[in-house]
Amino acid sequence: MPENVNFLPNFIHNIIDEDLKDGKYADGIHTRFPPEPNGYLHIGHAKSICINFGTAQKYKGLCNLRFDDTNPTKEDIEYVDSIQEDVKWLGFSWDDRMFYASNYFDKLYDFAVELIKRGKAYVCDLNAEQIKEYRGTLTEPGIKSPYRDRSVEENIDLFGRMKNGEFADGAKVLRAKINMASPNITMRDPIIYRISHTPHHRTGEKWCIYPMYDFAHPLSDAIEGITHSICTLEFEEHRPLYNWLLESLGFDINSRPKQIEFARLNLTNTVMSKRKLRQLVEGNYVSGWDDPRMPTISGFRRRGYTAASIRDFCEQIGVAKSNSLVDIAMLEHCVREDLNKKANRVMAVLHPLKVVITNFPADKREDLLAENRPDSDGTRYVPFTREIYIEQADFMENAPKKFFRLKPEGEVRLKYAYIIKCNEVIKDTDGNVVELHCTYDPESKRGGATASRKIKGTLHWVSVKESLPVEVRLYDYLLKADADNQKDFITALNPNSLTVLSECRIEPSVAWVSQGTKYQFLREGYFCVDKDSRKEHLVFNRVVGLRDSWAKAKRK
RNA sequence: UGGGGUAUCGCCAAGUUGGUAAGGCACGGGAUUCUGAAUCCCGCAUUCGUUGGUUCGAGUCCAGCUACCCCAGCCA
Repeated sequence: MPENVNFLPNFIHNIIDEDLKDGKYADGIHTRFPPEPNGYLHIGHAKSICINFGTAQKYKGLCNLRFDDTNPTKEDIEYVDSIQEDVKWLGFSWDDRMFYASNYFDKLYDFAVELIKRGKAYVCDLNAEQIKEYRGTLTEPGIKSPYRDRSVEENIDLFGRMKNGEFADGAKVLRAKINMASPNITMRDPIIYRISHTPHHRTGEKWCIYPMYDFAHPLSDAIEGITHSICTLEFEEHRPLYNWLLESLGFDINSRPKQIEFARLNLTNTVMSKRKLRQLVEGNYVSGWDDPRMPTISGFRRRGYTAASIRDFCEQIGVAKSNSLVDIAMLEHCVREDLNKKANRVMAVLHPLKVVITNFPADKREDLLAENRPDSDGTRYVPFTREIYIEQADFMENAPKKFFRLKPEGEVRLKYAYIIKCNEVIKDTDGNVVELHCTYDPESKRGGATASRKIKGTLHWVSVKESLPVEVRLYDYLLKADADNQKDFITALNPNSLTVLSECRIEPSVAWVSQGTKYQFLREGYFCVDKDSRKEHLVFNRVVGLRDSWAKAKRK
């Protein structure tokens, strides 16, 4: 588990504090993260994971991982692996407490029988359409099912026969007997078991009836001794049912789980629903669930986000009940902050412009000492030669006053190296600048006689001869605007969300990097070695750019 | 005259029993800098959806409005 997390106050912790003060939950706080294995986890799940595991951690309690696998028609084993990987990667551990709702199918069946015995559940023969009709509407009460008053014996018999596969899918359901006139529609005799002759990824052919979420969830929580069942806002009106079930089955009000709801995460420029994410993958708008532009945990991981930065983000945004839309700049700030501390610096030129140092010997190579990070003592050598590349954007022929990079007759410092002066601009027949001829001040290297000359600009560079070719992938938001609520978000996709630069050059120290390694490319941003990267073909993803006050100044 | 929620700075979000509006992001200004990065200062709600009321005093209590979100799957 990640240590030294600073927990900001939130209403859930306030509730727990009150509970503790009242002497409840003396055995400790116990939460659970209950994903349905029907898709990949995204940043919204990360928030839930951090709340659940984080709350347990704060109160020195426990958090279980529980797969909510009560609907075999939608779920698949493929997802249970990725979910475990993602939770682990985020830095949390469920120890030996990984469960499945399907582990409890026998117990759940017994609970259902018990409910029938207590006169609180009945088998209903109405078909789906009829049940819908009988349910009433938002403004009109429902009508009681004609099967509502079957005897306990008949209900037990029928429910057993449902289990034994005597009926077709949809022929019968088991319903809780609550109140068809309740203004809360979930209390109008909700279905708690349905028939589905679908094999389950864990229980195989054993069952042909499956419990509904509303039935399985509170009871699974109770079985596991969960004290605080934290979920999202849309389950708020299910809470009376959650409590009704626990009460009807006799669970002690002082120790049984309490459901608490919080607002799910929304991010600007981001789609968050599983359906839409699936659409992006299946429509080949992205390369897969782990495409670095995807808001999935695997996407962020591949992009180069750190687990610590995502955890920090989840803490910073807070937990509340109001629907909100968090600016993605907040997330970007969190990665920058983390990577600034952790990432070694390296020089790479994304859009190369050749510079010839005319007074530097053609066959000479000088290895210059460079620190890996501003505050570390780790160093490396960077080769300097007569021909180097600088960034095209670092030279301007007709530069404004505030442009303190290279311009004709201007001087600039090369990071870790010398001060150079631009003497000549070489252009092609179309007038494009293709090469610069400069001279260097041999005494201007660090420690040299003229090293402390006041030069405003410092550029990153790379040796033409000694640098390595590298492919760099730049990412922009998948969505141009906040289109999560648009009916057809596909039309809002950003056509420029991916830019592949195949002509980049990088200093040779990086030759043997392994997948997932993160660097700061000096003055450019944070970059991460992609899984496509090979020794003979390096590939980096840009995690996020550096803050750029020059770009801001230019806009004005 | 269905029910359940939520409304505090551009975006998140603290505000315990009423005592006179935290913090982060973003933004603006300055210092510093061999990354126009980082760092460091400074600024950024006389006001808490709205209208009234109670009170010496209300974001916090009361009443009425308004806006937005969720609910009529044999999904979770």
